[in-house]
Amino acid sequence: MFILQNQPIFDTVLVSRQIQDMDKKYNFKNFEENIYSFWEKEGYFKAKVNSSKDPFCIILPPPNANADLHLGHAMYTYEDVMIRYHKLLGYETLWLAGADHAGIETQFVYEKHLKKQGKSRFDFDRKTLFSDIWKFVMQNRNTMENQLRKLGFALDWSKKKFTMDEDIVSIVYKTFKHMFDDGMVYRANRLVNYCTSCGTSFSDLEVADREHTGKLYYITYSVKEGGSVTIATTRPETYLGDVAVMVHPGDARYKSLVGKTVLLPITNREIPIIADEYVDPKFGTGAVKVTPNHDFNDFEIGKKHGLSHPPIIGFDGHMKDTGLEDIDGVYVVKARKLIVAKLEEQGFLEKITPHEMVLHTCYRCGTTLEPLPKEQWFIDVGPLKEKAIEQVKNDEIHVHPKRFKKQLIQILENFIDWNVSRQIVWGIQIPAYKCQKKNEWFISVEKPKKCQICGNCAFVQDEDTFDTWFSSAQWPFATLMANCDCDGSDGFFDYFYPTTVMETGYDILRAWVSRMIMVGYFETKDIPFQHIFLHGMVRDQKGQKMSKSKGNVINPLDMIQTYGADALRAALIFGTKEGGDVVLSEDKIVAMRNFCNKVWNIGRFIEMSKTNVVIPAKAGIQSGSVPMKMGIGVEDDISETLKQLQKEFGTVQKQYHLHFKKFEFAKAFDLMYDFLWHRYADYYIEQLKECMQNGNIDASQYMVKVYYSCLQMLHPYIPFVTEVIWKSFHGEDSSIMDSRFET
RNA sequence: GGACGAUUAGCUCAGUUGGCUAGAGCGUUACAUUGACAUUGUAAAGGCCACAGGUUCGAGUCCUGUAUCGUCCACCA
Repeated sequence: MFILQNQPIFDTVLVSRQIQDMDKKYNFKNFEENIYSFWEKEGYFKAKVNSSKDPFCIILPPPNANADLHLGHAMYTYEDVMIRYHKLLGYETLWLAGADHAGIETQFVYEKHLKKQGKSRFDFDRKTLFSDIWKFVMQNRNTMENQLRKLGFALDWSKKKFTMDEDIVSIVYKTFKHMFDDGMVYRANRLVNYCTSCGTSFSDLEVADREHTGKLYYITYSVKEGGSVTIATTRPETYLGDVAVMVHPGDARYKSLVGKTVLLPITNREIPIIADEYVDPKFGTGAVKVTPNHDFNDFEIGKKHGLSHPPIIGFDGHMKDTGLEDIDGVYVVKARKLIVAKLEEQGFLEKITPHEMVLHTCYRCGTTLEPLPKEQWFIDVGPLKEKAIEQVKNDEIHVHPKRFKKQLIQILENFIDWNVSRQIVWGIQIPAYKCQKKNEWFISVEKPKKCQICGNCAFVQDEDTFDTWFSSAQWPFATLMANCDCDGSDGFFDYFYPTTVMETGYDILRAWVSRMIMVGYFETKDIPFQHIFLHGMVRDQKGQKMSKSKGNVINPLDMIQTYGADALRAALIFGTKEGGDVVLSEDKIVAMRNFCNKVWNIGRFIEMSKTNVVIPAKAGIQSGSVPMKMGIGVEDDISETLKQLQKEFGTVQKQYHLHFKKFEFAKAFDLMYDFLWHRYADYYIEQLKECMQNGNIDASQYMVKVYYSCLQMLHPYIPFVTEVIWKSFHGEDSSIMDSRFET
């Protein structure tokens, strides 16, 4: 809520004051809050099944309910633009609000919160921690939702959903069960990216890569049958978990060694020398160690050759079962140093060379991720992605801007099986239960009363929670389903699904959009949305991403407070290219604030000159002109000017709607900016000023008509100021949202 | 290594099927001040549109190549 210093809170009656009282400046602070409550109270955002209208539906990408809004969220202005435009076009519009529990993100934020109090999550039991986070999230959610209101978003709050609402969770469970029943869900002991600091696994998408100059260690293993072989590795500490030394089958240097046995340094454990084409003879020495439990590639090799050895690194990041007493229990980073020293001391270390490599780190805390074997739930995306690729390729789902289509297809093609288990508390607990007698799993949507495998054991539920994206992937259909009558007989779902547009940032094309298509089709046998519109990232004047550490963050709420929501919204769209990154500066917001003021003052001028004329009910140029009293020209000049305006405005209207058809929202806005300010105001008003003020009916009424149209066309972008002006002209009970574009 | 962007005025960016005497915002300069708006108006300065070729009557726009920057993806221990 705005804090108005020493100002009375205006009520809605005062919102539409007489134009005579119109300030010289448009003071958004006097209006925005009241206008929004008026819209909300009068139900302008509420959608319902309306068979006489076509539906237009967008599901809001649910913001994380763990922090304030940032400028990325303000980019959802594009959705508001589409919604409001289609409303004025006569569609039944639904923009469904929601919030995401944002599993790991939220837990991470909360843990930071705890840390400030000198606590950690391990100080709480699961239940307490969960309920504490729940409270934290509910508070944040409320704040976040009010911030969306401040942006003026025409969201249907009556249908808002949270990813952890009971009905949503139930739908998420059903989907998982369907997948399980279809054999697409499997539990496997596989290597996962595990953050020993966060204590959870991640999917491959949550891994951050970091360039790093590391070291390549050359370690010499002695061959039992005589001689030795030197391997090169970046991770010497894992040699204790080796199962083989591997060379290329065509490598002449090692041909004689294949099939022989090597003794691991110090422990003297025996492992075979094997040959596989996977090895690049040019790299290192051409011989490589194979450690299946601690390297993704080695895991595959181990499986292929039937070789295994127990893991030597635990989930706490400490060494274990290495066969060396002084190494067990030591943290990996330290263990590396100890082991290298040992190897060197005993003459096994040939040399160390610098090596450019990529470190896989936790995208949250930066810790180097440890590939560790863990039983997890996986979703086989093979069958899902095929259909999705087809839908995108065949334009069943349209991608805007077009260039992202290729990228999306590539993303889908590269999708690998999805690890959906997370070892964190904050999330939707996986509805998988393990029979204690047979050690088998079953999935149940409802809390099971008895074991569905053996019937009488004390089955246990998996403690893991779903990857946040598993629930997010179902958002379009889940939110609509959860808003249906219990039996779905209201036709709500069928009316709005598939949704019309999915609008989001291009950065989550992979994590979110692609998965929505796959899971959406799986569950509904239909596309989740007809169009994808992607917006760019917000950057500062130097083109850098905004981040707190760089100190270049523009807080959207501060900007709204200072310049008004309309100005911020317009600044995000004006002069940009669809899908391109947006460079935002305070200067630009000021410029847009000035534009809002211009729109306002044109209204003020019209109202002031209107007091001199009587405007007939029906607008339009009439053949019989009222003779002028005086002015800048003769009658012919005036009608000539009006004709010119009519022609020009006709073109503008045509282009405006064409831009919308092509999802070129910025162009439509730029067009209106230019037309209203530099043509309508700077040129036409100046040309017709005197005759309008002197009561020329033709001129006045046509200028008013064009102005009203412009207000409508601008309303999707700057909804507040256009509504305030509209009310001034049409009465306090009226709304521009009730008006329709002329056809 | 693969894919996709970007490169235009001092700065940040538009420029849709080739017709541009290349635009906007901010900044700069000059003039205008009580009647819609100084959160203004009029005017001005400022660009071999990254570079090199090509297609064309004509290229910022299309094609080829190069350079620099950026994003995504795949990555060898």
